[in-house]
Amino acid sequence: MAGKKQFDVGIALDAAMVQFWRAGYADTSLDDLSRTTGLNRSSLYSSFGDKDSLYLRCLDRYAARYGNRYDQALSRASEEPLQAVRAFFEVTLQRIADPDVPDGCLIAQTAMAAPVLSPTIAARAIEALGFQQARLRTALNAAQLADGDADDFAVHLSAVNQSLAVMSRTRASQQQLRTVIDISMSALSHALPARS
Amino acid sequence: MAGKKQFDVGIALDAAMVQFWRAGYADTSLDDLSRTTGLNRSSLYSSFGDKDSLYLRCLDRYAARYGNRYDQALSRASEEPLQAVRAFFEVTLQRIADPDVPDGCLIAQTAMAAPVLSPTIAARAIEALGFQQARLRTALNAAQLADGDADDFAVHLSAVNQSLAVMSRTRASQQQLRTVIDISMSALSHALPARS
DNA sequence: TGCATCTTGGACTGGTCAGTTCAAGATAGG
DNA sequence: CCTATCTTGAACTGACCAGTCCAAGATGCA
Repeated sequence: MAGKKQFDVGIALDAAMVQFWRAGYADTSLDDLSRTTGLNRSSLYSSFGDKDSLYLRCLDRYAARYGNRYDQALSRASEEPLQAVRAFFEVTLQRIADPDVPDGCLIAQTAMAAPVLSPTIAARAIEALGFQQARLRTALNAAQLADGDADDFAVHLSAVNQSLAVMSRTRASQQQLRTVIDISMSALSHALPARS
Repeated sequence: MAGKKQFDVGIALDAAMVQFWRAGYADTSLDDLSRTTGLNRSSLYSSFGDKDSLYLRCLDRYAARYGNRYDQALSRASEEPLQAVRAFFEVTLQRIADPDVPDGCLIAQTAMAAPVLSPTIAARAIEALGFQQARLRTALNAAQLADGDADDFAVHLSAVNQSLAVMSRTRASQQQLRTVIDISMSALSHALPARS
């Protein structure tokens, strides 16, 4: 049915995502997006709609990609809770160490800019942070953590995970990030029931 | 010596600081600053220089104001370390609860935007975060925490403090923020020497 | 081959941006 | 009261912004 798209939508979305992730919404112009994706403005608009719509697509793509990895890391929480939570943080550390993507976290960055973003985008970021807490809560419940403790640690650990995003933007060393994590891990190990 | 300034520099700086704090550097135009401070563009430029210079002034003002409060909270760390650290976090919680200033933290926000800010501004934010860690390190050393532990907790606690900035931007409840803090506090209490 | 349909490049629009300029007004010293 | 000096308001500049539009070209089907 007529002319085919001359580009891979997934690759273009990844490029746009990285651009938004590095520079934020306000400091990313359509010319920036056009340059980094290699697409013309017309192609961007016809394929993804306006800037807000494209940002939402990137946010969802980010949440899905890393959400899957977090889920996988936590999947063995019922057998090895400490190792599972450590694997959870390892997802973040690997993302920060990955030279192909920017430092920080697209969702944390979106949350920080919430007051000046469209309500739809802000709500999506808050929703994603809620998912992250739910993910941890489910895993900690499966790990036999007392109900209240599971809720509390889910909130604490997701907050600590976000703090890594801020710190990585200041070029904090991997060692410092591990220090932040280790202290929360030790608190968690005290709250877990003794291994049978 | 001729016409006097018709405004209070401190009040104007506070208004500019709040504006940058709420909306960030990129989403704050000179018209915004002119409106919130009540000053004309000419007055802004003649008194504070360009946008970057004004931002730096606001950043320093913010760091000094809350830095003093953090210092004061930690001042009795050698006698009552846990209460001192709790008072430290209380500074942040009170700031977040204050209806006269935005949620979040100007320094954390600046750090998140570092890649698209002037190197001078980015460096100042990183420096401020370093001061925060040093503040905690000194206090924890005074509290007889082992040397390595003091360093580690200084990094952890300052990171957790930044996580409150992110969470407060998502309208997290005061109770959630306290949960985040409490778990770090319990980890700290385990590391402190028994009270004599 | 011929045609209908989709993609693409580039020009264009109205608006906003940071920063400059300058004349008019206010002030204080003499 | 006069004048030199500073402050202030408003207009202006060139650049960049998001979003629109359309003609030219590519494609697949009959």
